[in-house]
Amino acid sequence: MKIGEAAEATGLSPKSIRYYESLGLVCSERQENGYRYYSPANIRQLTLVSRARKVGFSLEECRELLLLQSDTRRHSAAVKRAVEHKIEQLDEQLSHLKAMRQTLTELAVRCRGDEAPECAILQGLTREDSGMTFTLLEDHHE
Amino acid sequence: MKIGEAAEATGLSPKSIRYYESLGLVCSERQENGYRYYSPANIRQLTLVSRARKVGFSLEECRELLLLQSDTRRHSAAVKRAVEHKIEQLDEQLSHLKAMRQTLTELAVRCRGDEAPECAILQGLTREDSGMTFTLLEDHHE
DNA sequence: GCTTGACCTTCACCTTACTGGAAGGTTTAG
DNA sequence: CTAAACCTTCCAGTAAGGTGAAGGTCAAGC
Repeated sequence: MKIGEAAEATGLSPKSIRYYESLGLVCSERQENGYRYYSPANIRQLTLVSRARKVGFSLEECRELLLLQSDTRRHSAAVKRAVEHKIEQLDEQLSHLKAMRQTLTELAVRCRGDEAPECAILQGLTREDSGMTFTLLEDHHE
Repeated sequence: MKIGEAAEATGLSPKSIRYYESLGLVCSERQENGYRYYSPANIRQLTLVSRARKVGFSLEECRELLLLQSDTRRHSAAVKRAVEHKIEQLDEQLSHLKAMRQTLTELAVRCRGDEAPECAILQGLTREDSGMTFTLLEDHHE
């Protein structure tokens, strides 16, 4: 398969595929004319990356998954651990977003939302004694 | 107030405050010695940015909020609209994350998680007929 | 008086995951 | 034969939000 076909088959762009190769994630063979050639095994690797990205794995995490994929002696427990860890990360992000949403709705309900200039939202975002919590959870770097 | 005090008061770093100034978000006066001087009004602006960031507003959105804050004739309805729009964006992000989490848990439950190499997760992330949905929702650019 | 820490400036660099475009070689359809 | 549609490499830029380093000034405490 040429790169365009591989892209078609995996839902990635040719650019992304070359980029992954430049990172050493998914290598390819070369044909005589210099074109990249993708074997079924390569396609499986690209599919893994494509799908893993869609459920929240970073490219570096995909690198780990590719190692697990290629290691025929790995324990399925190792893969499951990786997925469960990712679920925990998603849960952290979810609770972070929920907390932000909660703060915003608390601000919004106190705002008249009319033509007057007084605004409980701006007061809440400005005053020392707003009584709101603006807890910044640790960074979630993704 | 000097920049370090302003940073202390708002929970921002001096670097961030200078960065915001470079973007034209929050300007400052200068003392004779060249040091930045922050008035109470400046501190309110920085507080607004600091808190708005924590509930999910981008710096460009903070710029809009600062305009609303400084416009004494604005309608509180305008502020409320901005907040409600942000809540909708958070909801989109939340549903995206929930969908990813759902897919991951579906994969995980099918995996034995034992010492055998066969792994339903890797199969699901690799095979054409995995039956899993890897729908990528539109980008949520934040 | 001297050191230390906080401040000043500017420029450059970091992260992540690509994408755009130039300049050129190849292959395929008509 | 030619033109479109591939492919190649490489360099640069994007987003967003900063941080780091280099080199210089200012103010306060011992």
